[in-house]
Amino acid sequence: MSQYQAVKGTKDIFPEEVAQWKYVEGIVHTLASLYGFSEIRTPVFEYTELFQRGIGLTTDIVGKEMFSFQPDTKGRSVTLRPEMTAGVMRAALQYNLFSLAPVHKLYYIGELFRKERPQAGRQRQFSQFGAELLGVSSPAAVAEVITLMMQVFESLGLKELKLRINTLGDTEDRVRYREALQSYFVPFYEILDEASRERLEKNPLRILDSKNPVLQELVAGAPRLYDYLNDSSLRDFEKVLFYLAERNIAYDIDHRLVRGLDYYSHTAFEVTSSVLGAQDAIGGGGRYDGLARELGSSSDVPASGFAVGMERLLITMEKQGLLTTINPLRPLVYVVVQQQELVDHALTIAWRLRKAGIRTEIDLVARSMKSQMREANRIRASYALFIGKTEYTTGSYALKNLLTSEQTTLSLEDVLQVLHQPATKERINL
RNA sequence: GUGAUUGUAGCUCAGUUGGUUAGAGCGCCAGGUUGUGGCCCUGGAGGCCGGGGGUUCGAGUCCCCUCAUUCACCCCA
Repeated sequence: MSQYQAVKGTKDIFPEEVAQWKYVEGIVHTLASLYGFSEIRTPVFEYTELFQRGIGLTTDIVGKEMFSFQPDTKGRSVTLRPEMTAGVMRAALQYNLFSLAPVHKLYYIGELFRKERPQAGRQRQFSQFGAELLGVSSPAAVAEVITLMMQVFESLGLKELKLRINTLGDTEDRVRYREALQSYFVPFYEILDEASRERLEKNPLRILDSKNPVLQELVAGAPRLYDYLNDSSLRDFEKVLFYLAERNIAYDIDHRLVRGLDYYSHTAFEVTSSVLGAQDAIGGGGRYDGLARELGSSSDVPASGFAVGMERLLITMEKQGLLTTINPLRPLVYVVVQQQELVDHALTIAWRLRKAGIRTEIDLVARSMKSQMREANRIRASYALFIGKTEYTTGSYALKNLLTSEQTTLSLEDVLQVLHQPATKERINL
């Protein structure tokens, strides 16, 4: 075991896996732009207050999961971003995007950091892609982001995902519901676990989220937010459901879906994967009309968005056998040197092939010809090009098709021509 | 932060009630063809058995501590 290993909760992504990441990212870029979203890249760290304000002081993320530090001895505390939305909203407000146009549609792919104990599907550094639809307050907007998210899943071929959806109502609804919940739970104070007792004061909605089996019965009997919604909140939610039905997006209404971030209002949703284990949320999001005000905006900037965990997405794809067909690019031709004194000539040939746009590999550690051929086979090159005395003097090179074992002697120009034929470009995997 | 789990070769793992120079498969390197891969055969390199301390004549095996891993809780992607 080497002395140094990657920091707890982080991992290295090696070339084979990078090919898978690029594939998924490609789909995200394509579909996001199909839906009219443009990419934004914000800094990986922000002033700590941004997250405290934006995500909420009562959340676990802000309470105990942030990587915070001070870049300068007397400087302000900064924090590695634990989520994306606050940073995107900050950027939009800072540059006053809404003076240019009332609506902005932004998407992102980026790394996030949360100081949690790692486990299956959870790391301290992880990646999300997501989209934010800023400046519209409507069921159509939420439906828009949900639809985009679901189309990404569909395009990737994911199966057995479950979309759960709920409404949290507007601020007034929640104030009334909050009171109702508190008066329901207070008589059972003795039964509640420590975490729930704390939430009773700060954020009673979160008690509904508890997985504590002891509380299940109690939670099941709690009043439903749904019964406290005013007419316009109800109509809003029903409209969202209508859009989903219209687009053949299956969903389950889950009245207990609350989600951990304080800024949600009205629609909240979450997608889970049945193959993931304990951390089964693959994506989620909702509407957060109050966030901009929370960040000091003088005008309302209603918004909707979603975020999807890249690692969990890839784990799900892996388990569903959706990654086996994605392979990194293999070299097309392997230049084999037959006498060591011809190495320099071979390097020149390799360079010429590469200049001509042909993926070329060549041995750099003076290995035997047998080894070079084994290497060519190992990395699945399609062709071997032999550089020997005969070739050097005649200018004709032996080109061997490694799949069919056919070998022909050609001038370098003819070699280039053969290698440029599209039909010969990819070797079929054996 | 809490609980449990596992640390032996690059990888996956053996290693008997503590007993000589710690093994296998795969991978890697070389050779079997002095100019030709895959399959096969032969050989080789590579381990302070996670680290520290203790018990013992003797520890990979037992005890303690520590570090790390994994899974779960909490919560989330």
